[in-house]
Amino acid sequence: MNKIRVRFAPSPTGPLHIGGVRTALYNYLFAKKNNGTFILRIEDTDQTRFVPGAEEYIKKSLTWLGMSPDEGPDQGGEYGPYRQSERKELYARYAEKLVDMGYAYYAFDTPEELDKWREAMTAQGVHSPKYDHSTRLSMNNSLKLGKERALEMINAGVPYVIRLKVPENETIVFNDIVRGTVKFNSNELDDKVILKGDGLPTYHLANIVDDHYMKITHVIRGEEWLSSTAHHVLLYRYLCWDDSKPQFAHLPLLLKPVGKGKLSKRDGAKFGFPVFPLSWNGDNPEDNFTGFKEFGFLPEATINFLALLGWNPGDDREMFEINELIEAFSLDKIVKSGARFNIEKAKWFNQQYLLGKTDKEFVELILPYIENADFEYEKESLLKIAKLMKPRIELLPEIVDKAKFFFTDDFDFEEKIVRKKWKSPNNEHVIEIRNKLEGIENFDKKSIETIIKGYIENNNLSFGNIFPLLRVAVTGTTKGPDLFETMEILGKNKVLSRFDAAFDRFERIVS
RNA sequence: GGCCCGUUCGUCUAGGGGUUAGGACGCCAGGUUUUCAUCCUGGUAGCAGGGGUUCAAAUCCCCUACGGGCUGCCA
Repeated sequence: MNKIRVRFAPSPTGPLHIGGVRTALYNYLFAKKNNGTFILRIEDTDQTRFVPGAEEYIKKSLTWLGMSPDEGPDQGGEYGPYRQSERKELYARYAEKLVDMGYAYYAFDTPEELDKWREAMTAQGVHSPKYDHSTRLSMNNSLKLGKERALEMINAGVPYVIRLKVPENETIVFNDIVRGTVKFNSNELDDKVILKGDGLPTYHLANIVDDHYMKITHVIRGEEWLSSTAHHVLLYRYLCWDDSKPQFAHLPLLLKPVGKGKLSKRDGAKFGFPVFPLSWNGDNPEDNFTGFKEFGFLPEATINFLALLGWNPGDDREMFEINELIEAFSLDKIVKSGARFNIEKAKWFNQQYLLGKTDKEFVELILPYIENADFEYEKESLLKIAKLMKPRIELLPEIVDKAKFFFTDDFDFEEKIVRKKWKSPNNEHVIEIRNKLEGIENFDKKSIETIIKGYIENNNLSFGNIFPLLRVAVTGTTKGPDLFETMEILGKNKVLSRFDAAFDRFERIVS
């Protein structure tokens, strides 16, 4: 068997959608699993939709996720160039060849004329007018005009496109790895433009030519391409490339978390979760998107989550590092139906990976957020804080709010609990505890625990009446990590001053 | 509208003629804890509907419904 070669072929029209990321992932996994080659090909044949920076964004995204291509615009390779705009002549040559062989023809209908034509047909009750076997002879093309006349026009500079001449009454059959045998009646297929007026190919031609030249063995792409695969099959046949035709695998689409339709870039803003791997700033404010990375997702969690959205290993395992995914991956376990995008599961994965980090690794992960919040810290206490906070964080940025009290006195108090519990004799006891704490020589968690627990027990007090007040006094909140350890990290002076400030505020709250 | 693809707990999925229809997220309850989180235990909830075929259907076939995609000189 030939060496497996797959490509991820995005067009640089904006940030890479998370569905595209999954397509890239499946291509990558399949390539690595089979000791194959993972190729990045930039499909920039639509100059009107070209967005500067999009290609860079795509590469950065792949890098962040650890899926660097083996061949591509940056890596080079034997089959370059890997940007379609740099391969223009190749496509034109094959388009002409198809015309010569009678499998394609020149068409002179302008976009405006086609618009009007479609409009008129629709007015007559035709639902979706097609440029196909039934209409092509009434259009402005070399089939109707004759080749000679067409050539004259072309020589005279009349703009033209080249369209594929789809045969009549033929069943086009192909096999899809995910869906099995798929059939189309050629009469349903339109005469697709394969070479545009600007001399660049459309997706259909460029794709087939490049896949052939790049020796692609498997085309793994989104389901939105299933319908046009019949055209592609025709192209392979006409170009006499049937022998090297790749196998197809069409992936189910990612759907909106609620409601109808596939996941769109607007859903991110709408539901408050990322639909792009990295943040992106477009020309308009509504084209600004926060990425998985900036939301605080780890790349390994993002990958694990995405991998299981439309694929499963065939057993109950769910946690997969990338190398484990490679090991377990196979195309025949890809699911057929679309998957709703559910961010809750993604968060769970992220937490699992966070839990798996060492305290030191966790420090490195939260450090940027700590610094960005202008928190002051000491290296040693950061490690202790990391240990305490790790199981309490789902997304990295949460560290700022949840660990705030370790770094600054500027936090809010949970007033409700103060109102409820800051009264005699609780308040006198809390003040007494503060004073006992002051007497501790060695302010470590053990001593603190002994003092506090001893006091509560000796006075027959209820933990529920005293502890929340201690907590709120020191951290502002009733939730959080071990109080004794928190106090140790804060240090005696800080703890005492927090108590003193808190007592004043408590009085003001209850009065 | 036409064509193509699909439909198992709320969500992601396993299961492909005989299963108490399994797992995970979420949710709920209990345990652990000074609280929260983690962790542990348990629970909740599903084969879209209708016809066939068969001794037996979630599983095979047909129809309907619903969902998705395509229907551009976009990819």
